[in-house]
Amino acid sequence: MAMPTGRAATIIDVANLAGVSKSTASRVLTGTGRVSSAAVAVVTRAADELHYVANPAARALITMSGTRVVVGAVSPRATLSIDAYLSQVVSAAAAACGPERIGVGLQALSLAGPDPFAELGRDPTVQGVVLVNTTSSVLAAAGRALPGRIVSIGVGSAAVPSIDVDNGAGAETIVRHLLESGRRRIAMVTGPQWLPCIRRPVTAYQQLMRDAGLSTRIVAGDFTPESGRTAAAAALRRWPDLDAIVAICDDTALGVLAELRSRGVEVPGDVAVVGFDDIPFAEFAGLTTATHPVERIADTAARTLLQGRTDRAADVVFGSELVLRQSA
Amino acid sequence: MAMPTGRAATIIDVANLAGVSKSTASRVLTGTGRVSSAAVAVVTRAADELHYVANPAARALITMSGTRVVVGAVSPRATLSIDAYLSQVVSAAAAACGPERIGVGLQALSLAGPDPFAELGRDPTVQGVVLVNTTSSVLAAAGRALPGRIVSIGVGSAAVPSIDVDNGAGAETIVRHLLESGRRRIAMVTGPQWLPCIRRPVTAYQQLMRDAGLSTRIVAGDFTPESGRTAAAAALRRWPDLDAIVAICDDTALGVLAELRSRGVEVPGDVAVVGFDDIPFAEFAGLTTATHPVERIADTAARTLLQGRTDRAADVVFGSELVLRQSA
DNA sequence: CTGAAAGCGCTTACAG
DNA sequence: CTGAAAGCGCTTACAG
Repeated sequence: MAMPTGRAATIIDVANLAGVSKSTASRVLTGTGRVSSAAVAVVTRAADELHYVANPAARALITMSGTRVVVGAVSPRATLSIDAYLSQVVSAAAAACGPERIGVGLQALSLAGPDPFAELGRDPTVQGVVLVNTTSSVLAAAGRALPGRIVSIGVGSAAVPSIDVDNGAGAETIVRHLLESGRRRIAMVTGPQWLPCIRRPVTAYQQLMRDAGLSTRIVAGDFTPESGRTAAAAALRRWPDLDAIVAICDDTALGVLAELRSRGVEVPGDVAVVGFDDIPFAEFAGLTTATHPVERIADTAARTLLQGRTDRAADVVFGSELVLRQSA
Repeated sequence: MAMPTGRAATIIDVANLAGVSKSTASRVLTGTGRVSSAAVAVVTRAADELHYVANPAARALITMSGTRVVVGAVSPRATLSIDAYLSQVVSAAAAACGPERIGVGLQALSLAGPDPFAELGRDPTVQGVVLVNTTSSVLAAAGRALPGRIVSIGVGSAAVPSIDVDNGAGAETIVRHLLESGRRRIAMVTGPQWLPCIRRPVTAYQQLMRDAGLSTRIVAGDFTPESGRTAAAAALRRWPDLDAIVAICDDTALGVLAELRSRGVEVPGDVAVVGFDDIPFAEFAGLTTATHPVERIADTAARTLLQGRTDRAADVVFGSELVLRQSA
């Protein structure tokens, strides 16, 4: 018979319809313990008919598993500024957790106050934590407070698996492309110094330039378009013979592009410009860049937490691919 | 004394420390029923000391309230494309629900398959649903399946409160500004036709132009920069004497800007351009626009659901303010 | 392989 | 105003 609408089926409804005890129904549904194939058949059929899905609140209570995954954004200050990147991570995680009926939280992890991980570790509703923009010094505390319940989108550690894009290899591909197309006086605009994961592209750039017998030219940026504008101006002043600028992210590269355009510098004629991330706007702006699969990364991070397997084998590195457009 | 780390304080810990029964502790903590001020003092103190927060899973089980808020994105197709706007809504909701230890889900509400609201309505883990990009026809089913548990960021109905920006008034301010600065041949680039909430700016524009005795010039767009480019080209072809273009969103306005620039049309000299939303990139591009407080809207929507008060009085309209920059 | 029972942490009638 | 008891929906030892 049809179930009464307005009320979800419980395991007792399923057990009654199947003609077994709720213990047996539970065993079939969770797939644990020994059960006869007859029981499996009849319970499965009843559960299907009633559209039964276990109530996660009840399950969480008994198994001490969580009801939510928290995206923890490490930030130097107490206030949380939600940028496009962080939003994308949260949304992708929320989409991934939906079918399990697990929700996603977003929390600033302030380095200023008391250890933010202690509280998360004690919270039984927290199935796991996705660390974003972490620093090496944070990692130790995180791994200790949330053993087996934490992954990092960024640098990892022995206790915290890392799930991230291989931005070192991405930068390598970019610089190699510039060298192959004849560029020699290549500058790089970096990101915030405190973020360890962005050192990889810088290192890759330095290595490649050194190998080619060329000098490195580094200007500081902070991920914003404004910093790209400033950095481009500074670079041109310092190295008037510049023939390429690589920015560590597309936002900054768009700033570089705007500054060059306003100065009448031809792109890519005089100076080639390359970004990183392949944000939606990059295609429109004709910006050559390398991909950064943020959605897939966040999806994988969330699923890892859902499955509860966060040992070292959980490390995942996503490749970055060059996307050739007009700017280089 | 300090609580044992590794285990969250339960209401029994609080009751013991306070020297009362857990019934009394619960009454104090939930703020229901009669309690002596002495009990309030001692329980509050104990809860503070132990950093007690009720386990939402247990509470959900007994009160039949949910453990998560679901952002439901109405989409014509089955696949969910997560754009910047939707991401922002999800993230802001996640940040708002965090302190209550409620998670956020993200789900595509496909118009193609079976009624997606029936399942959400039956799901006891769903505290409420935030509807995004809804259509009038969806509203009826939503209100019926989730009475008192749904709000809409967009159009609302008698059963579904609307929490949104006043984009009609925003458009009015924009057009008025153009008229006051001497523009007369003003075109508007619209958004996707199926989205009812974007008809308000169109209507406002038509009204104001009619009142001023001017003809309206409307071109279709779809929120993308590419459509802005195409629309600008079409508009210039059709009305070569154009002196202003209003786009329904900043992304599209940036496309308009790019097309005008590539044709050597001076902005704002020949043609003024105005967007809507005030996305981060607008400031960088010098785009005049009107604000769209997405974070505050989503925050309010989530809080409304958390408080469980979704009667008609829950309607909230956020103002939109003109931001004057170089483009108009 | 199965069922009856205990218990997760909480709230809320029910007596006092 | 307070406490003892019941019960939300589930899982998991414990007997059989």
